[in-house]
Amino acid sequence: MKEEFRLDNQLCFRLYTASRLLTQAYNPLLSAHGLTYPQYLVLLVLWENDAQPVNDIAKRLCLETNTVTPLVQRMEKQGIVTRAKGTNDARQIIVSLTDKGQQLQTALTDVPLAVGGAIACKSLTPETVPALFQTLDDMIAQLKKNLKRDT
Amino acid sequence: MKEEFRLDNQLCFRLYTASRLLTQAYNPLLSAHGLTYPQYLVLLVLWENDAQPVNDIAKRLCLETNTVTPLVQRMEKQGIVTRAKGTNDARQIIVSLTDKGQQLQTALTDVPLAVGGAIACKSLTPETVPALFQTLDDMIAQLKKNLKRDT
DNA sequence: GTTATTTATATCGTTCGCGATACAAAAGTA
DNA sequence: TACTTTTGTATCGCGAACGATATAAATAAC
Repeated sequence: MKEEFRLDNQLCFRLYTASRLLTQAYNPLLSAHGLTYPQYLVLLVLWENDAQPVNDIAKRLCLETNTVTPLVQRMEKQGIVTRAKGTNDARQIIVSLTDKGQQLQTALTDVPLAVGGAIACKSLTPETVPALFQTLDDMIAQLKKNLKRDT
Repeated sequence: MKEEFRLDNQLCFRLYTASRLLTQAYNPLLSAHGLTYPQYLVLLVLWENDAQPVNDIAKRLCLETNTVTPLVQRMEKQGIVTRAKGTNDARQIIVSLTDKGQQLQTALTDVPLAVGGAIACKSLTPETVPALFQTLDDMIAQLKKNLKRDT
């Protein structure tokens, strides 16, 4: 049995598990407001910059538009966002927050702190987190470059 | 705009993105053999210990059995594993590798190295990886504890 | 100005991932 | 033994993710 095949040596499995479990920690907090985690991410993007085309949202979240389109359509049905044809470019669909979407920012104020509590452990300190962020950002940049190259 | 809502301050988004992109790096290598990444994870588990009940596989991968059951059913259809009723406990379904499943280990020998190449970056060195693994393992353990508690 | 190419979004099909639920086998209890 | 509870697996439904494909609008090429 090759050492590289051991599950305990897999970086990807760790990321995959950490990502899923951390998302699960968000779930009760978000579903109380009828949201899923990817929908919450779209909200984060729009709270930073309202009225963006689908493509910009997808790029910001490193998702394909065929993932974001139905996601945003569901959010439109819930009255969280509106979708309108772009004026400059008629191909674009501009996604904007409704009042309800804006107000969710207030309703979800406690979410970051609550999730922070669920994840708090001795390996995550103000000293270690920046290095962790740096490593993940570096990995993500590297993967983006390599994945794009194969297209 | 609260600082905690900024996408660039989100650990979960980084993990989510890194996990997805790294899985995408596996994809061409795995799909060449008709496999998906979660199916590859099941293989890793069975290569370590053949003939395990669905529940043990699910626990090892931190997945629910209702995720693993259809996953393994698809692998059975492909002739990679067999599913047989347990002898001690008639409720269990024991999942075992077929010859084809065993041989995939040889066919996929180069996968870990190839993925390692796609992810190689200056933040991932023999010095930093152990700390990264430790942090992720610590986070995962913490999340498991907290998620279980809410049940 | 017409044609070819690219770009932005959408639709379709398949696989995950998981909450909710169902059901039979096993274990515990009266 | 009869009854209750727990456990292992499966089914159902829904929301991601994403490859493949379609379509219209914008851009480039000629």
